[in-house]
Formats: sequence, structure tokens, C-alpha cells
Amino acid sequence: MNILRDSDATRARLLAAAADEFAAHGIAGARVDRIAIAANANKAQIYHYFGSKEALFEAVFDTLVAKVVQDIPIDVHDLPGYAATLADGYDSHPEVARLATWYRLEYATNRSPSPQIVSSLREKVDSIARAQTEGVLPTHYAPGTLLALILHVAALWAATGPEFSAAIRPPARQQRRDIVADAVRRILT
Amino acid sequence: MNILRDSDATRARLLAAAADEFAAHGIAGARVDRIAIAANANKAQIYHYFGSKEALFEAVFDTLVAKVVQDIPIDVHDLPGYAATLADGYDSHPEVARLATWYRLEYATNRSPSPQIVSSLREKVDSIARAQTEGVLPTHYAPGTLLALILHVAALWAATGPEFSAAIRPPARQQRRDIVADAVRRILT
DNA sequence: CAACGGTTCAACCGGTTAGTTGACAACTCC
DNA sequence: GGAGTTGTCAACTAACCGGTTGAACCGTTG
Repeated sequence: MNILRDSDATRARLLAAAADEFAAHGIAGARVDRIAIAANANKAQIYHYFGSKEALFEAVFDTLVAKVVQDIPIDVHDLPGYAATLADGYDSHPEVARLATWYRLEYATNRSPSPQIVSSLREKVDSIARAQTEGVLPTHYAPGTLLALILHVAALWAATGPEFSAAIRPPARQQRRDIVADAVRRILT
Repeated sequence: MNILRDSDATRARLLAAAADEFAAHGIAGARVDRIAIAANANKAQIYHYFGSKEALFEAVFDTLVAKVVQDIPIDVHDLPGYAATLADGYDSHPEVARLATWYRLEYATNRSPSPQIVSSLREKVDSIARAQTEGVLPTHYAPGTLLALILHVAALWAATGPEFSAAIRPPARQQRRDIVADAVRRILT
């Protein structure tokens, strides 16, 4: 076991620093040098381990998607709770939401959709469809539409700009959670 | 009246080209040369008329916000219709939604909120609050929360990535409109 | 210990980019 | 028609940035 030289640790530090940098500035705005410095590493190591700035972003994004998908399984018997958990996650980890947005804006253009995400979505759509035929969920929305609505409402506060906080007294965290859960409940009614 | 030399026309062409460029690539990703070429103008003119790349973005954004705010007034007696109109707007002008997202991600960070937007939001919040005391709107959400929910749901399809279209058969335009209106109706019930 | 392979790093490179300059062209007004 | 003003543009520059290079460094293995 090596302490001073540890490629896995360096990789991990690089990945974490890159997540911060990409979340803050996007792909075009991110600076490879800043990532290297923040990771207490060298710029050349980024190219050694990941190949390019874009590939580094992919690695960051894939890691993140894998974690979120794995950590927050859908529960068709409690979709309001599912949405609330997601909203909570966005609340405690704003980088996740920002990264996802930047993926959509900067990366997904001119690119085929990520199979990882597509299959995860299909899975969720299927379980909603099943729950609908079993009568567990209402059928006034197609399963895909329902999923889109729920995921989108869960991102409510993550997509709300600073202008909002200036215009109204923003709700506290617990309230934000409850509002999301409540809105989903109404959508399901 | 001048034909060959017309500063207003040049300004307008620059603004339009910049809107496209910023919508497609964001602030960091936008290229000043591309904007100049697309506007059949010269790069120096951009700096002459707007001063800097960021100032150009501000001009684009302000113009756009002014147009949207002016063109789509809120109607507290028909919030589902209001949301549907907004959703329709996002559908026909995807640049608007992208520009707004980029504003939030790239520009709004480390900057005081735009007074223009704040006052427009306050106005809307006030009319919702008034409608609530008059019994026109339900009171289970605070006025600001209700506005946030409606505006957010209106952006449903604009925030849906390509992965979704790959996972499900996406609804047609008229259906997208109806889904938004319907979701808002449920949220209000 | 010597050869080896993975790891780390400072310095470097070439293309790109935001922003500048200074001259020229067209229109206005006297 | 010429003086002054405004609009246009090609060429320039200084800095920046993604990516490369080559050598030093260090633990391992035989």
C-alpha cells in the first residue's frame, strides 16, 4: 500500500474537484488548472486519468447519476414522499441539480442520450405503468407524463432563481419539502 | 434617413444574433466573433454599442424579459390558461427558456437580483394574494409559493432533456399544453 | 541493488479569444 | 463643398487556456 503515490485517491480528488468546478461554471466556464489546483494535483494528471476536459465531465456526471439513481429508488406507493426525498437531495446538494442542468444545456446538445439515464427512466415509467393497471395510481396522465411531472416538481426549488428570494419571503427547508410533496399529491388526485 | 449606415438596425441585428448565440452556448461558451459574423457586422461594433460580452448578454436578457413580461400578463382568474400560454411560448421559442436558465446558472451567481424581474414577480405575487383574499384563488399555498409552482410547471417541457424523449413517446404539442394546464388546475384544487 | 512501471510535476506550446486601435467611409449641416 | 460627426471594418495584441512533453520521483519485484 502506497501513501504518497495513490492513483485511486488522486482520481477521486480530481473527480470531486471537477464536480465542484463544473457545477459552479459549467463545461465551457470550467478551468482545468483550477480543478488541478483544487484537487492538490497536476493538470497533466487530469489528461492522464481522463483524457480530456469533456471526458472528465462525463466521468463526473456518470458517477453522480449512478449515485442518485442508486440512492433514491422510486416508490410508486408514495410518490409524494419520493418527490420530497429528491427535493431534499437537491436542497442539500445543489451541485447535483446544477450539474444536471448543465448537462442538458451544454452537453446533451448534439449528442445521443445517455443509455444509463434512458434505462433508469424506462424502469421508472414501467413501474408507474404497472401501478396504474393495478389501480395503485390514477390514470389521468400517461405514465411517462406522470414521471416527468413528478421529477420536475421535485426540482422546484432548485430551479428557482435569486430574484424569487428577493421578491418573497422564501419558505424554510421543511416547508419546501412539504410543498413539493403536497403538489405531487394534488397532481395525483 | 440613412440606409447603408443605420446604428439602430445594426444594434438590433447584433442583439438578435447574440440572443441565438447565448441561447445555444451560454455566456462562457458564446463567441463574440460568431455573433459579429451572424449579425453581418463587425466585432468592434459590439464593443462600440454594448461595451463588453457580459453587457451584451445583459442587453439581450433585459430585452427578452421585457418582451415576455409585457406580452404575457398574469390572469388570476385563469391560471391554468396563463401557464399554458407560457408553456406554449417556451415551446415556440426554446431560446427564451435556455437564456433564462443560463442567466440563473452563469450570470445570477455573485450578482444582485435584477430589479426588473423582482418587481414583475412582486406584482404577480400581489395580484395572487389579492385574488386569494377575494376568494378567487384557494389559500392552501402562500401567494409566492403558488406563483413559483405555476411558473415552474409551465416550464415542464422546456426543462425535459432528450433522454426523456428516448425513454417514452413524448406527447404532441397540444397535449403538452393541456398537461401543463391540467397540472396547474390540480394544484389549485 | 538495479531495472522497471506507475505516479507526479514544472515548464512549455500553439491556437483561440476578448477586447483595441486607427483609419476610412458615409451622412449631416452649414 | 468642406468640416465635423457617426458608423464600419481589417488588422492587431496581449492574455488565456486546453493539451503535451520529458524528466524526476518512488515503491515494487526479482
